[in-house]
Amino acid sequence: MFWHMSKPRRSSSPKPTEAELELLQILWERGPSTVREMYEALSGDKGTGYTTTLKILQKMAEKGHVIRDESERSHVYRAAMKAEQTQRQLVQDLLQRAFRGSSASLVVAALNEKRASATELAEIRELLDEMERESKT
Amino acid sequence: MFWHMSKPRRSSSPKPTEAELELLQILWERGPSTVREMYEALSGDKGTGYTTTLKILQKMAEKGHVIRDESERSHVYRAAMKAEQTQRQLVQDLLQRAFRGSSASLVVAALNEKRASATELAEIRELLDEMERESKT
DNA sequence: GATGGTCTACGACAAGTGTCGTTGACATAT
DNA sequence: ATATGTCAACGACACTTGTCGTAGACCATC
Repeated sequence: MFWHMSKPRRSSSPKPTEAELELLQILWERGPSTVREMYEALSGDKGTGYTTTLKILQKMAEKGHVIRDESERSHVYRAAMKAEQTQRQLVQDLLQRAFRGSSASLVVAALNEKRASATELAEIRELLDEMERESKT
Repeated sequence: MFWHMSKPRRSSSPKPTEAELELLQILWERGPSTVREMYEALSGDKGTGYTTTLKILQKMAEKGHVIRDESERSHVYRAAMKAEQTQRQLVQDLLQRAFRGSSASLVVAALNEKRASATELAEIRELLDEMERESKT
């Protein structure tokens, strides 16, 4: 019989891995791109080969993290989700896994980690005001 | 020769994995604990076996994420770092990998993700004031 | 139409992770 | 003192991830 299958095989969107996230960031910045374009976009940072980038993108297409347009010889990839959606998902995950769901702790950690600019601080203040206004209803 | 070693083998603290973080959270809540205690603390949530928990803790001891007291027959484990330190490290990592270093974006995502309580919002406001005061120096 | 470049696809591989079974040491109760 | 239970250690295993090499399709240009 077949218990020890343990992992229920998560079908939908199982959180992008490290390398996948790196490629997603490039797609979010550049918009739809070919493998070569992405490869060159990161070849400064990493010493990794062309086929590596290709393979990861193929995996991502299977998983549904990116969408592939095969109409041209050089396939064009685009991110399946907007940056904000994926970021939300990642924050949600970290919140659960490391902060027991306390978003305030996470915010404090983030602000302590890297000092935000004055405009950014103002933006956050704005958001706080808005939230308090809403909660008063 | 030895390039293609790629990963520079991070010796100190290579970011706790999923299962490791789960155990760390238990240690942070309960304080120093035995394997059995931790196993029972999560056996509600997961269907995972005792030896699994043991093995992961042994790996964590090797990596230095936990410190093991072997003076009793049932070894007692305690977290090597405070929750805040590890959380900071994780936030730093996510910041780089998914938010291009913009802590403001992360804060916005966190607050949108899960509405914080009024007291928590006040706490954040406090922190903002403090940061602005400092930056005026 | 042969040559060289560019692309996708496929397979291999090492390392890491999570999972468990088994074993041998030790303790406890009968 | 024998049987029962608990514990740490070790090895095995499947699966994922990141990495690459090679092969086969396609397209130039000579």
